[in-house]
Amino acid sequence: MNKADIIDILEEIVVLLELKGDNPFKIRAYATGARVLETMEEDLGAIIDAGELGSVKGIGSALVDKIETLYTTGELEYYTDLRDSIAPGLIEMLEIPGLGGKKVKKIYDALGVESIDALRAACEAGEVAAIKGFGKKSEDKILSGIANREAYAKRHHWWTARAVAEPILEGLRSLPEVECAEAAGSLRRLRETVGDLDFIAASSDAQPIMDWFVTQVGVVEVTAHGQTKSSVRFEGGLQADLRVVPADQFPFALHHFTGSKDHNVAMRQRALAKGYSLSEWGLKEVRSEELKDGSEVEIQGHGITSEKQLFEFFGLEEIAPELREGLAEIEAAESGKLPSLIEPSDIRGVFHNHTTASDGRATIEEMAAAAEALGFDYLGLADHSKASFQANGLSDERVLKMVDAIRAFNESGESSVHIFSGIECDILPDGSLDLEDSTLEALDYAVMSVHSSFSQSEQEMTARVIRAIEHPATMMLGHPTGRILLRREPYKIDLQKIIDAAIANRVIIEINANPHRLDMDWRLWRGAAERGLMCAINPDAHNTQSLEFYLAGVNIARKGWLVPEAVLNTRDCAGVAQWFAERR
DNA sequence: GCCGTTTTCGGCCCGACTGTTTTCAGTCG
Repeated sequence: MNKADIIDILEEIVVLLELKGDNPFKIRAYATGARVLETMEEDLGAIIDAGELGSVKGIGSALVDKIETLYTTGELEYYTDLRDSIAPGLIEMLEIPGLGGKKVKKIYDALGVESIDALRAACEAGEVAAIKGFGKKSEDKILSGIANREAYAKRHHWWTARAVAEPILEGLRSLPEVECAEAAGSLRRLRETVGDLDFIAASSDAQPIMDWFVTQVGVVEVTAHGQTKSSVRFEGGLQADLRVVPADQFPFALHHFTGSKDHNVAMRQRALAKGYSLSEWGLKEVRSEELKDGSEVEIQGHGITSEKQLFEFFGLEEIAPELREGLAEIEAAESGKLPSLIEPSDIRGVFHNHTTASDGRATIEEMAAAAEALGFDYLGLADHSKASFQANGLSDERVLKMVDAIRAFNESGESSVHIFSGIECDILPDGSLDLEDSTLEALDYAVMSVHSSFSQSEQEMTARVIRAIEHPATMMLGHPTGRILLRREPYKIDLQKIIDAAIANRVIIEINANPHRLDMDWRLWRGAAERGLMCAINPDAHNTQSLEFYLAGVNIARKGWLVPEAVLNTRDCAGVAQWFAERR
């Protein structure tokens, strides 16, 4: 059994143990184990063969046994017994807001309810309200949760979440009671998708801010309306929390609610090691004698007025929010090894974009004008090749005509933006390319992408893409997993092998900056760039507005610890032309 | 179930809000 399947099983064990009401720390241990496997870059089989799994932090003897059993046999009695002891419908019930393992178990024990349908019927019959610890309000909340289950469980693309958050944030900042306000959470960490919005505001007068917040346009439900926290749900299911804190607590609250959870755990552990308890409210000195006699120690701000000072207090460089994922950023900040991340202003142009020649909506002239308005020096146009029939892909003959059209445009002096002529050439199912070598040679550069036969085995797909990477005309690999966020899973492919092949053949892998793709994933970039992989940020724009997607690509590059030197788009026009020329 | 500069037991990040209760458990982030 491979690593991904083992992670799935560990995560399922977590849910099953929650439903059994097992020891929460034991549950956390399984969750930690799954996360450790997930972030482990080395090959699991190699670690097991070397007998080193037990020395990985977070994996103890019990997990070593279970993981090794799963790896070698694909089965685990502990897991199957656990699974067989719990009705599958109970797992679904956890998706209902306000229902956790303990309440689901209580309902099941009292009423024998083991499906969402049965739960709805029990609520409608008033049976749930009769259970000790539940009441009419719980019942109504469960019914509304069932009715809106799909919308509530949904995550949202960062780009759309930001569009909802921006007017709220501007509104907050314009309120007279608000000293400062910020959006926190996964939105601030620039995650590819966002579950809900978190706003933090500093003020000494919370009530009017809370009242303003819960009455905003688009709010369909108020789920909390307290002194320090309010929660609302917008049309479409996006939930938003607002927390109002005194100004001296603002940096602590902002840091806490920016997260991630893993980052916070690591920061608190670091604080404890230095004798402080860190919370969203401030710092508390921890002295063992005082803890023993139960006396309270006052929470203090220690003069900290910004996140930067908070990090400095613990001997750390300021860690950008997008790096706070609990992936060794604290260790890097401690030793001064945080990267000087790429900035949007470093981007001089973009490479993978479409025109009316294939399935784009804008002409060469219109795309160039839009690129000029964004301040770009150059623009790469890479329309589809003929195998992408549905996208009006270009034949060899039409590609050559496009090359001529682009040359004419550049020579016309119409624009300050230089156009590089490219192509998004299909990688055919056997790994061969969709255009003649002579056609590819007539272009400035070529992006190769998979658009068909997504269901090949991992072996076939990996071999297919590596064959394309090894073709001398290949300069960039487009959206390497084909994923569509929240809609289509990535196709099966061994990305570590793809990265190795790309490095060996001096092929760039793109960050497809379309907010629905963001592929290759940020989690892989840090390790890949350290090994020498070069990146290009490619908006894959099909109209003029979508060129702006490059900003989402920069977000992902930053999450992937990339510095300007690792990204082709930071070079000037001559530098890019030189890079293309050297690759020929 | 994991871990150890208080190391084989005892703690594990910490607090607000809700709904139920009448002092607190459960959920959430």
